[in-house]
Amino acid sequence: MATTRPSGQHHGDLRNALLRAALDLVAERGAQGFTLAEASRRAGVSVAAPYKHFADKDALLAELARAGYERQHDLFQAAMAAETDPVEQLAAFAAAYVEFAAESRALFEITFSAGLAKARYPALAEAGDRVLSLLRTPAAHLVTDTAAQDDLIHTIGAAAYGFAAFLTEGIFGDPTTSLDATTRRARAAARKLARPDPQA
Amino acid sequence: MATTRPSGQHHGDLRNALLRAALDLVAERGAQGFTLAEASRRAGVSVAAPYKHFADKDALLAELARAGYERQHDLFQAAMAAETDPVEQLAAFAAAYVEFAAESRALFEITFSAGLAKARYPALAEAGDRVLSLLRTPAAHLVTDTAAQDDLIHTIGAAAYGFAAFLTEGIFGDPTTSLDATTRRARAAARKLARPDPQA
DNA sequence: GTCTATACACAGATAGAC
DNA sequence: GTCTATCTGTGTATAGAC
Repeated sequence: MATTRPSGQHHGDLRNALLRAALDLVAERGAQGFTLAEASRRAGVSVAAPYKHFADKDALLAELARAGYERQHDLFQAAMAAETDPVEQLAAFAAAYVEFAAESRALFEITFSAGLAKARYPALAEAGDRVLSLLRTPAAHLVTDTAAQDDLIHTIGAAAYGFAAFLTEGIFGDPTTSLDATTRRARAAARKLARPDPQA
Repeated sequence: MATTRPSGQHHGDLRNALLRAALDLVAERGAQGFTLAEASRRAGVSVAAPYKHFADKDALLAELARAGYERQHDLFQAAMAAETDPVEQLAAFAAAYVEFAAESRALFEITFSAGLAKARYPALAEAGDRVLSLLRTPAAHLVTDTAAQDDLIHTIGAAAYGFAAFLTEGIFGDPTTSLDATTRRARAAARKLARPDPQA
């Protein structure tokens, strides 16, 4: 049987245990407060053990970021699929982004700050691009010019991020109690920003 | 004469030298990358010297944040004073916030992440409140309900922050070359968000 | 007001045993 | 795959001399 642990093989899946511990740590102390040593302690292994699963500290964080982008992709895709009007699709994205930030504070923080590391981890850049590309279709329905589409995508993205960041930083008050109001505000703001300019 | 330095009194103003060194450090490595030890090295003093000027590391950061809020207040007040229409005043604020972030990356980062420390440093909370209060007047010209004013202020603030953060994180490309386009976008976005809802 | 010296804690990473 | 042991680097902060 494989249920016995001859000591020296504590985990069936240390890799995932470390990823989960790291996520908790980031949620508690922020992305910078994460250390491989502390994650090891929480997973119940020595500080040397992680190096059999990750090249170094950054590699573990990059893997978390990649998973975060994939989760975003699935969530946003589902939220947008529930709408047919392109303006409402972009509004749904903004609301979903705020919800993601509230529900997965750590992943939200890691994915945003992972921009710098994209050069070293191609899989990361690709996963991030897939998320952004979700906005392309609705944007194309609203404006024809490619530059104008980029403009719209960036505007919606920046606004959604602003709401998400204010929420998680507690600027709107306690994050759990202000979540509903914030998603509503983000959705309303995205609508105004995506709607064809009334006086242009 | 006071021009000689009897060794043991290197600086006429070590306090300010440390603040400046800290600012450079944050600009290079982020708010978390700042250390008192490195700031001391750059100022050319021992690691013990700062403790005659600041209680600890956090006190130095809090002082920087306070100065950052004051700078914001002056900049935003001036930008808004150039406009008379309340919608344009809020738009001017958003543009000025993006410019501040680009021009003072370190202060931008410190002031935003300083939220947590406000409890320990009352002067900080006060300086931050003064900045936010600048938006109250134009908001009051646009909506009567206090809750609606808060809503508007938060919406404009979140959107402006989103543009500023995307710019400094390089999401729009190189920050220096994309600054102009970003201030324009932030201004346009704030206008749409502040304008009375066309179908409400 | 600044220095030297020091105590203390903690991180990242590797070598070699099992 | 995991452990123990270790090296190395770095930061915070204090004590006491000048």
